[in-house]
Amino acid sequence: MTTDISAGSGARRGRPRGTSARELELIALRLFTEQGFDETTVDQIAAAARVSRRTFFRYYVSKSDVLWNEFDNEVESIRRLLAEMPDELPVMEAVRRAVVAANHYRAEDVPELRMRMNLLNSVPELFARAAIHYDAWERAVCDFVARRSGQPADSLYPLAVGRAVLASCRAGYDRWAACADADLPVYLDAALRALAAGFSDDVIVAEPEPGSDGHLAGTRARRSGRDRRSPTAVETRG
Amino acid sequence: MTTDISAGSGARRGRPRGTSARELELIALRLFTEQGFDETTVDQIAAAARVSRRTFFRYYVSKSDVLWNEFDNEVESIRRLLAEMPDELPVMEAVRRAVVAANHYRAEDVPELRMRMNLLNSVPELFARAAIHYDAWERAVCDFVARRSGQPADSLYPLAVGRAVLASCRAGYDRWAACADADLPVYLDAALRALAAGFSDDVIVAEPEPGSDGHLAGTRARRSGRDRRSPTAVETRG
DNA sequence: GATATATTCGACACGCTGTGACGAATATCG
DNA sequence: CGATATTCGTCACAGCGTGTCGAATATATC
Repeated sequence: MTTDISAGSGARRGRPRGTSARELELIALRLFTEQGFDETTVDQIAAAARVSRRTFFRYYVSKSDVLWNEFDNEVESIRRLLAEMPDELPVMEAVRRAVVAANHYRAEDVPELRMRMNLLNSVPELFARAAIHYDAWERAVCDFVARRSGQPADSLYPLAVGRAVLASCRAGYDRWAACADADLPVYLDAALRALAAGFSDDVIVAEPEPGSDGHLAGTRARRSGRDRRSPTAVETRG
Repeated sequence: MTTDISAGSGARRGRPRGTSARELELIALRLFTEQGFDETTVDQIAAAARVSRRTFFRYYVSKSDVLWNEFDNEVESIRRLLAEMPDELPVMEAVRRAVVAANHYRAEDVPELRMRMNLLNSVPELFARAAIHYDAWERAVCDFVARRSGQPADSLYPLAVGRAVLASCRAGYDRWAACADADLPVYLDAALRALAAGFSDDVIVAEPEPGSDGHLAGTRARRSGRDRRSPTAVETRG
């Protein structure tokens, strides 16, 4: 999206930047959480970063896009992981492994992620704008499926798979953010396994939450699901 | 959403309405198509309906919501159809039947639907705002799955199913809108059957598109790796 | 028919978003 | 030092969305 300036030989030519997309994202996240999205103006974000309002819009095209800096960068990670999957693997198996592998966050990043997700699910404007960023993510999966199935990327099945995979992952994300007592990959793995099983009745009825024996290695079973109905879950965006 | 005024005994009390949500939707659809979304101001829509700009915002909370009058009304239709499904049916089978049954449009409504979908996929702001309206649709499916599986509606599987079902349907919608040579239900049925089959490899590789017309998937099979996306498909919303 | 009540509309003001234009500021390269 | 490249700040502006308040126009009641 933005021009890459990090790498390269030495310093660039002109005036040095007064801030960064990442810094603006962090400031915005803090202000949105403290005083709400609608109550936070772009001027406030810019002032906190000691730049002008106009400069903010040079880093992000809109106020609603400011929380997506990290996410956009990870789409490339998904593409790379998918490309590295062996051809022998079934498509959905490869997709699940790639997605799960791409979502191992460090523990210290979890609080930020949860704040961000709570905002995305509670502020309609952010919730809506998310669709644009999800689109690139969907395309990464869609392109992979198209290549593996020999179909054009705009045909029915690749399109459906790309979107359905993201849909399932978002369910996993939301559940994880609501009661983050287990690792995110566990939720994603469960959601994508259910998808690959076609959400058949015998799969749906069982609660897979990490209390049961996780299919995933490294996750110890704990906490029998009495964490139901957290109010922070997907709710109230009418 | 809006207060129901259609039914009831006789006329209401106060000043009669100068327009309707439906009329504004049609005017907006025409203007958006003729001169573009960004180039159309709310004042123009309001003027074409012979009302003030303020009145427009009493019918729709935002310019981006003006195309969703019909869709929002159909969510109730989905809920009703799902509630009428016999309990013996597998969940995904019931969902597929209900969704397909709810999408039999009359032939004379097809041009409007196609114009609307082309706008939704080409205008970023409309594409984003769609998520808010899809949310109610997803919840209808989610609530049904939750009831049938005995799980709370905010747990992982109902959430994943609701979103994945919509995701598949959107793929069907888009393909249908791109080359509407077959009926919409055919595409939805194919997409939802593929979803219920877990997008397994043997299902994905076969092109199910009906009629197999020229500009559809291009051909019957193969069409190897390098697959560019059709320009009419979901595109350019950066 | 006159008055009360309910509902919608129009007009106005206002803050905020997002963009275009243009010169100033600050770095490197020759 | 001058030329060049890049970013920043300021200003102006159109458009969106909201709050407010009185006017318009229907029905209900006397």
